[in-house]
Amino acid sequence: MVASVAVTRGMDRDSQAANGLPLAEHHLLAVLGEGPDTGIRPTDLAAASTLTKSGLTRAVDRLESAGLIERRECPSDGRGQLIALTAKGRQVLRRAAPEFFRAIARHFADHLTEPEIETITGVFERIAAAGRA
Amino acid sequence: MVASVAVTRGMDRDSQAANGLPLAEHHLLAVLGEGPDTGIRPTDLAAASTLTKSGLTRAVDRLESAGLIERRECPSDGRGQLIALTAKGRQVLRRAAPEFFRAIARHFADHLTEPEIETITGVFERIAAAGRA
DNA sequence: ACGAGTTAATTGTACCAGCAACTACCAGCC
DNA sequence: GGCTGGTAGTTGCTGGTACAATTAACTCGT
Repeated sequence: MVASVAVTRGMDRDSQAANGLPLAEHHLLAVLGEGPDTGIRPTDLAAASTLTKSGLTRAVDRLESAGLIERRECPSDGRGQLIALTAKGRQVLRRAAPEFFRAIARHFADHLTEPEIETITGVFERIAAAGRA
Repeated sequence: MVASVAVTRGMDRDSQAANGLPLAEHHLLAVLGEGPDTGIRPTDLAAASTLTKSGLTRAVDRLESAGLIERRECPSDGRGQLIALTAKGRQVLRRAAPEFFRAIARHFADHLTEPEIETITGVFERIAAAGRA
């Protein structure tokens, strides 16, 4: 718990310093950047992030006001929507990426050996998957 | 990030269900339980927990109102104080401990093999120490 | 084709956390 | 001894998050 908070807080500071975005919101952009260009459903985005659905709604509100993402209608489900990066959002993400990876290194990866990283990656994926179930 | 949030949220739910205390507050009791009976300085307690100094002040307020801990004057520093468990706090902690360990197993340890646990314990300790520096 | 039950997303509310500013106290130096 | 710089803990304030209840739309059985 202490370690995870230390990493999260350090990353959050760096993220804010780099592009003014809290870590959670930067992470949303990153997830969107890896997804299809058509966008991602809010529920899926919440599951891939650290937010609940309600938290996601507010975060999307903020990012939309900032012009970094947009809500599109979902063609296959009238209730739903698709969240997608705008051109500006894509640009912000690309610009911030190098510093973001450096921050990961500084706060986390640099403390680990190569085999430790492999072990931990597997463990974290298993736990995240279990949390989703 | 996703994995750590999953574990933390799961543990928090279980902690609240078990003794009505949020995970962060239960954790404070646990840290106090492992420390000397004379108590721990707030600054040290904050460093050993997931809270900042200001967050710790409020958490201590709540736990003190609940009668689980008490603030004592610090003999060696007139500004400072010593936070210590009350008898009631010790009792609550002892009663909740078994379920707390089961929760750790359920949400975290059961997903890992024995060597993975050893690796991760070392890594987390290193990172927590780096965060303290 | 219609209704019951389910799921997607939002909103009202309450709470918790952090930052920055503040007060009180300590320590070291002249 | 008194002054200067630093440390311990608290408080005003703001913002973010979750929970629970709500609205709208989908799905399946008949």
